[in-house]
Amino acid sequence: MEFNQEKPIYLQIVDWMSDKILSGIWSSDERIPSVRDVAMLLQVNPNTAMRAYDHLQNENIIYNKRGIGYFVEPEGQAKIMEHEKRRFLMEILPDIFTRMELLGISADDLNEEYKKHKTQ
Amino acid sequence: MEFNQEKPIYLQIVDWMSDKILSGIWSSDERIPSVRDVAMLLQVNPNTAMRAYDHLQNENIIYNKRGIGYFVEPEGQAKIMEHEKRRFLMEILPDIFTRMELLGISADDLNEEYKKHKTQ
Amino acid sequence: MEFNQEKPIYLQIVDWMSDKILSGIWSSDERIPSVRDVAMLLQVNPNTAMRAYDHLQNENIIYNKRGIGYFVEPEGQAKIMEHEKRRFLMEILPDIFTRMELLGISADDLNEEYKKHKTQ
Amino acid sequence: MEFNQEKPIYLQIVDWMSDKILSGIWSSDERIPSVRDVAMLLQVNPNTAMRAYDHLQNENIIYNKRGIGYFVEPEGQAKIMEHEKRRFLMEILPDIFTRMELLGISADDLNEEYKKHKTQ
DNA sequence: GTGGTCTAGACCACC
DNA sequence: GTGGTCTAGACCACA
Repeated sequence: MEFNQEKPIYLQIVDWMSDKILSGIWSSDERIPSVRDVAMLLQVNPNTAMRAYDHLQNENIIYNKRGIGYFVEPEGQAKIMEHEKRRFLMEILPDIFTRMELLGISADDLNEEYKKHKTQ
Repeated sequence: MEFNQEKPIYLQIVDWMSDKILSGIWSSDERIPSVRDVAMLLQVNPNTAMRAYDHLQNENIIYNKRGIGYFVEPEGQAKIMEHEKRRFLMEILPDIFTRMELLGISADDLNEEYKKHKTQ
Repeated sequence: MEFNQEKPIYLQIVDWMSDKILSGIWSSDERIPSVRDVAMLLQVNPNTAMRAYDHLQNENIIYNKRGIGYFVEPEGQAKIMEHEKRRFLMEILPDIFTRMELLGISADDLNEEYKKHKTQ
Repeated sequence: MEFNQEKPIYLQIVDWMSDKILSGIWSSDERIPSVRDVAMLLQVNPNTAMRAYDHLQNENIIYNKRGIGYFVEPEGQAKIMEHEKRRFLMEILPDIFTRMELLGISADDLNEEYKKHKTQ
């Protein structure tokens, strides 16, 4: 996995894990890979991986059984979905639209780009 | 002005200034407000404002006349426009689309949001 | 049985067993449930239950007859009682009192809470 | 400062800082000592001190101004007070009372101990 | 100067 | 085996 320079690695791991849960690869009450395994897989220090787990636990998306490992919270997927959806609609999209106007990109252009994206 | 927690303040100032130029409020070869004025207006440390000016100068969007002030490069607006447009289409949009799919947001939803945004 | 997140499970089992002995449910020289039974009852790993038994044996509160099971030491109840009483008065109460002062809880409040507790 | 063996150091630092705020030594919107200073003062690694700050920021008890330092949230003191008070009354006291009964300590004994504590 | 992130490596408690 | 904490030391971005 390649990491972006601008964003902390542990947050990129959070995103990566969120995607796993969101897409159902890791499902409710299922045990997810151990901190060490993720660290090895992504080639980062275990502490860094641990921070991602910490973060997700604080947001009640995963939980821990001591000595056993981490598990996806029953409502974890829904929680991420809702959270991300709201953020997308309320924060990201308005920015995008404002930017489109400044750059002279129309709704039609947008739709066309979307079609392109889908056929790729 | 309120600053986002995650993005460096000086980059948010860069964005704010870019908007001014892009929208024509600050036009070619026009003198823009002094570093100190911007710092006061936005309530930030002058060093922080200075960094924004530095950044824009490095990208050849503004230039400096010593002892007088900063000015918009003749092609500043076009430069931003082109640069931003490419970045928007190549980097930002694809991300947005991928995310939409993950969150179950359709093209129709997108268009509807756009209409909402325009009527606001 | 529900376990507290912060305290090791085996110590919570120790507390639970101590209560049994202290309240006389398990009395002197009486055979107590097997490690396996406790593990099943409390839904924990047998190793974890075993650790609790170990701990109590080290404190001479229970003893083991090989092949037969664990028993309460003749003076087990008294031993716990004395040990706990000293700890309670010397270590726990002072802490509680200091905290009460910081939180603005008076002796009267304390007594009232105690009455509430007893009537429950 | 001496640290307890059983509790993580960073949580003991959290307690120590909470006390400072609760007792008004650090008040609303006041800048608190830098992470490094606390680390030096308490003779711990800066990372460990940092964890305490992180924790308190997550609980909205302190906030950060980038490049400047950490400050006490306007409602920080009240927040700790309320949180701790509830925890004390709902979680800690009932335990204490149950234990008192098992140990044969009466309300009168309790009051007497409290008097002793106050005269010390 | 401030905080923030990351690595490397260690040690420990717990299951 | 699991996670959790801690240290030491480095580097960086930000104000």
